[in-house]
This record gives sequence, structure tokens and C-alpha cells, in this order.
Amino acid sequence: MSTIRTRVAPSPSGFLHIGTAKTAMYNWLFARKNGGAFVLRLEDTDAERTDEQFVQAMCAGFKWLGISWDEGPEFGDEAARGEYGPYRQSQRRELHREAALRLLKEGKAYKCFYAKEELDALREKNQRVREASIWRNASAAEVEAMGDAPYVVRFKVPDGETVIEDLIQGTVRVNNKEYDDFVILKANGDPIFHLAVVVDDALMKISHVIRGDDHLTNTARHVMLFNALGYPTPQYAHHPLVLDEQGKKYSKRMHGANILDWRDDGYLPETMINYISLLGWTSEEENREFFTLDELQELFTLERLSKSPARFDRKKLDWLNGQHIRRLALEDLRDRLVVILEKNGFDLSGKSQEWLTELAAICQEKLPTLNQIIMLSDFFFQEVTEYDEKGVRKQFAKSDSVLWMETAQAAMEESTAWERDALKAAFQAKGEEKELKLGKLVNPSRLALTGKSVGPGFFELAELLGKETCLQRMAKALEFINQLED
RNA sequence: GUCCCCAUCGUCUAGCCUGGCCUAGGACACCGCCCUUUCACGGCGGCGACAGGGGUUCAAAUCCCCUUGGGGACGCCA
Repeated sequence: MSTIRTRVAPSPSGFLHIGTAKTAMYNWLFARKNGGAFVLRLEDTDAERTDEQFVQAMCAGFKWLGISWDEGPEFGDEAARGEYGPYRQSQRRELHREAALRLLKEGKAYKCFYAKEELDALREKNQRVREASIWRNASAAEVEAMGDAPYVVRFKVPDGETVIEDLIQGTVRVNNKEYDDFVILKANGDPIFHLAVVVDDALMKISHVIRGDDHLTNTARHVMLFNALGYPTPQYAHHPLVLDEQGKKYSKRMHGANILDWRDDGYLPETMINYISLLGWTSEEENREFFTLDELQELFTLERLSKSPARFDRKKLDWLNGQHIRRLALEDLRDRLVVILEKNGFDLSGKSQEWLTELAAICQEKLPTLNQIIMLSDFFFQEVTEYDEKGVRKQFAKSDSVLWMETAQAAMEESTAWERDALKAAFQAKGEEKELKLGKLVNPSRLALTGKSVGPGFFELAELLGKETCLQRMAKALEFINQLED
């Protein structure tokens, strides 16, 4: 029984795409669940498109999500590890060339001397190289005669049928006639993706290839190459793609295609993992949607993967993010919020850890995203300079507004302690005395203290704001109300 | 255009493989009501789908075929 080995093989020519994240996660979960190894391999054979800064960004993406690899290249600040290296395809060029040369020697591939214009002409006429080419069956003498002319190596696609036994898609049969003889070695001697993938998957003993179904038609080529090279084929599992909210393949330029966009927008990595897992997978346990990475490790199976593509839904993501935020330990939430508050330029130097923890506590269940903390708590860090327009009409512009405010003011002053329960008791007592409902005192006061009609619980925020600030803001609001009446 | 894949509420999906338990279940969103110091949360309820057409069968969301619709692949990119 061979061991399970999976891999993710991104091309470091961009950031970590949401689709790549999904593929990586499925491979990672499958390996973990089955006690196997998860390999990271960088597909950087196209030197022109590879950029070291993307290598860094991609590593940051994986680390943010919490997806770690057992084997892989030096990546970001991670050291290289694993016994099947190197794990950068560009460093495996000779292994790929060797395989190509072997196919050439065995007559399973051939040198093709067509110039670009000639190929364009063929395509124009809808002709294929395998039928039109004089090079497919050229004699040794004819090849010899070309001397030093540039050429590519093409794989001689065999007759017959290629069958893919896919763990998700089932049996997929394709007639090899659908495939033209494809290039496996470029004119500059570099391998083409198809060859590199097959050689590396074989040499790295990859047992399961889990990837997006945009690769399904490529897989037939890969199976042909595995067969030609005499390597056993891995098991395949092609999962459906993640579509954007319009139902199209996620464009690389679109906001959100980069997994780190979501971090910047205030989403938790836990949320992204959970949400992506839901895009095409369901738990055996019915009606369950909330999962942590650890739980997914336990529950994930390829059998529960769907065959149809799923659309990204921001609203559900927001809901899920709120759920995950509520599950965070207060200190943890506080630390994540502090970063955002500071980034926004708020001065936290005068605030104690206890105070900040308390802030996290009163905001926790109101945050759909971490970034919402700014809207929810800005009044703690800056003066209230304007009042919500609708709030003014409802709370400040009424004939009783002054009475409400003065009653609340009195309650604050007479409160036995500057603490939420005492404040609430004082408000209730004053309200009863003047025959006013609690809301009549709280709502205008909230507007005075925060400038808004929505926010954390009133007595909690008042406690955190401090007596002095509260009374100042109440007085200022009363002035504002008096001006309104003029 | 050719080939491949897919098809249940607006969205994500359960059910489909092993037809009857489905007057099709859940979640997000939306709409009511309740809770309530605002907003959320939570609770209760509502709206809402088997793409269409043929078969097979006593019986089809479930099996088969066609149509339509969506997605993907057709590079000296990966």
C-alpha cells in the first residue's frame, strides 16, 4: 500500500488566487485526513512570468490561511524541506530534458522545425500538426539536414482512447484524435508545463492530484505522458471552479481574487477556510456549516465534493465571518482589532489592555468584519463633531428633546458609580420619576455621546468613555439642541 | 467551431449512486412578529426550486435519451 502524497503546484506569477487556495486546501485536508504528506511545488518554468515578489506574496497567503506544507522549496521565510527536491520546477530542468530525450530516442516524440508563421498558417486552415506535419515521421536524414535550425520537441500523440478515472468526475473518456501533437520542450530547451508536471509528479511520488476542473482536458495529455514514460498514473480528482458573484471564472484583476484582499477587508482566515470549504463540499453531518480547520481535517472526504461550480456569495461570507468573530477569545479579538485601530491612526497609547479588551467585548457580536470596528468605535478616539442626520430629527429636534437630555444628564450625575449596572439603575430611576421610557433617555444620549444612532450597548460604552467625557458631550449636545430651536 | 464537465429556492446546498420515507430539508439574503436602550444577536413564522421535452417503471428530483442553459479546455502560459 503506497502512502498518500498530494501537492499543490502554483505558478508564482501572481498572488495567491482564491481558486489556488481552494485547491491547496483540499489537497492539504486530504493528506492530513489520511496521514499523508502535502507537497508544495513552485511551477516556475516560465522564467518570463516568474517574479520573486510573487513567491513572497504567495507564501504570505498560505501562511495567513494556516495551510502548511510538509515538503517544499525555500519559500518566504520558510526553509526548504523534503526528500524529493528540488521543489522549484526551474531547478528540475535537467530531469525534464532527460525525459524528453528518452521519448525522442524511443520514437514517442519528435523534433519539429516549423517556424511560427508556418504554424499560424496551419491553424488558419484548421489543420493540425499531427496530420499536416512533415516532421512527425521525418527520416533521420531529413532531421540531420536541418543542422542547427531551431526546433521544439513534440509528443507524438498515440492513436486510441485515453481514459481518466476521476475520483470526482467519474470515468472520462476522450478520443486521442482530439489532441494535436503538443510541445514538450521549447526551442530554448525549457520544458513545457505538461512534461514538467508529469515528470515531477512521478518523481515526487504524488499519489493524488486534486485540482480545478479547468485542468480536466490537460489531464488526458498527462495520462498519455505517464504511459509513454512508463510511470504509474496518480489518482485524479478534478473539483469545480469557484465562480465570482456574476457566475464567471474569477478574473485575476478582480478584487477578492487575491486571498489577501479578504484579510485587508477584515475577514478572518478561519472564515475564508470555512467558506471556501463550503463552496462545493458538504459535511456528512447534515445541516452543519460552521467548521474550523481542525474539524475539517477530521471530516473532509473527496466523496462529499460536488461536481457543479459554486458562486461566491459575499453576504453569506459576511454572516460566516460574524460567526467566527463571535467565537474568538476576547484577548485574541482585541489583538486583531488593535492592529486595525492603529492602522487607522487612532492613538491607543492611553488605553490599558483591560480597557481594550473591554472594547473588544462590547463590539464582538456587532462586527460582520474586523474593519467595522472603526465605524463602531471611532467616538472613543476622537471628538464627536457631527450628529447622524436621521438621529438628530428623531432625538434632538423633538419638543421634549431637552427634557430627555437633561433627565439623562441628571441620571449620569447622580449615578452611584460610573459603571454600567449603576448607570442603568440611575437611568431607570430617573426615567420612572419623570415617567419616561428608558429609550427616551438612552437614544438621545447615545447620539450625544457617539454621534450615531447605532453602536455598542449604551451603558457599556458610557462606562468605557468615562464620566468626564460623557458629561462634556452631553453638555455639547444640549447646546446643539438649543441652537436648533432658534 | 470542436471536445470535456455541469444542471434542485435569488445564492450555497441536502436528497440522486442503492427509484417509493420528498405535500423536496437546511443555510445566506429578503419580509413579518417576538426579545430589546440603538444596531446586531437570538427565537418564531413567511416568501422561494427539482431548466424543458420525451422515455423506462405500478411509482422518477432520483435511471436513459434529446433540447436548452452555464462553465471549462483547445499556446514554444501554467
